[in-house]
Amino acid sequence: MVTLGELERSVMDILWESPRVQTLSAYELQDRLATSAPDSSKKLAATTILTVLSRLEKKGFVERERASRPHRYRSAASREDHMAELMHEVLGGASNRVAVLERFIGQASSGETDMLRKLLESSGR
Amino acid sequence: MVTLGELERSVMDILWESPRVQTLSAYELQDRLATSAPDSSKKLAATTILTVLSRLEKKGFVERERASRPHRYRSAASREDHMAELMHEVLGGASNRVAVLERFIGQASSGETDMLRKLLESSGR
DNA sequence: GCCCAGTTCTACTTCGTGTAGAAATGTGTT
DNA sequence: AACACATTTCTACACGAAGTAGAACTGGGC
Repeated sequence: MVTLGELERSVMDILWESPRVQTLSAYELQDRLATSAPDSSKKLAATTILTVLSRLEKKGFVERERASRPHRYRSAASREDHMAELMHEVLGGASNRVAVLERFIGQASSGETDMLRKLLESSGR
Repeated sequence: MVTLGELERSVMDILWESPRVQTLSAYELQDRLATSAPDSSKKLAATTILTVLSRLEKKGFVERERASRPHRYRSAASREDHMAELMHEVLGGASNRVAVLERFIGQASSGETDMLRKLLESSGR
């Protein structure tokens, strides 16, 4: 399973919060990270951000616009899509999906099962 | 997210295949690993297995019976429970579960949505 | 053609995991 | 009780992923 480090995740969190149309440069990311960081205002080097963004691109998490000069980045998928994909990745790795889904529903809160029922209704037909 | 290495996963795969009542010793694990391995018959050292089992115990994936002399091990949860928990872990990390579930169902195969509908029926009331 | 913002390369550190020998420990036998 | 040996725990090292950033390189504007 493709997994993210701590800094990688922080970067993705920021990209996921931004509407995908509004791309960000490494320098903007750098500032936002400094702001949102717990131990605030310890600015990371720009090259650090660049390195992380390259790795994230290689992993398929971000896309980059090489056209604009400070390259601009956006998340490849929305956070929700990503999470849903992750769930499917887990489910897909099971030989007996029914059993897993059974447990999944068993462990779910009533709020969640309600959501599921509604969503299945509207999707079904 | 707690994650497993390759060997750790192989060990868990064997433990998950065994009924939880039938515990296994490190030596049995050692043999089964040698058998089931792709590059078969390269037996790992017993201490290697012991180390891995300790780490898995610390991570909460296995339980050990210290009473019997060669300690005996079993998975803490079934593979299905574990997978369902994983899915909930992902889902729980979302601020907008509905959106994630929406995508999840959108990406699901019709077989999967069928299962879900049936399971929700029987569970609901 | 030169300069510099911006990007890529290279490198070092830390941490998790695979791997196993050395050291410690528990227990049945004499 | 002391021993021998099976078993477990400690210690250690290699390796790859990720955090971090300086050095080297590059693409455009002047």
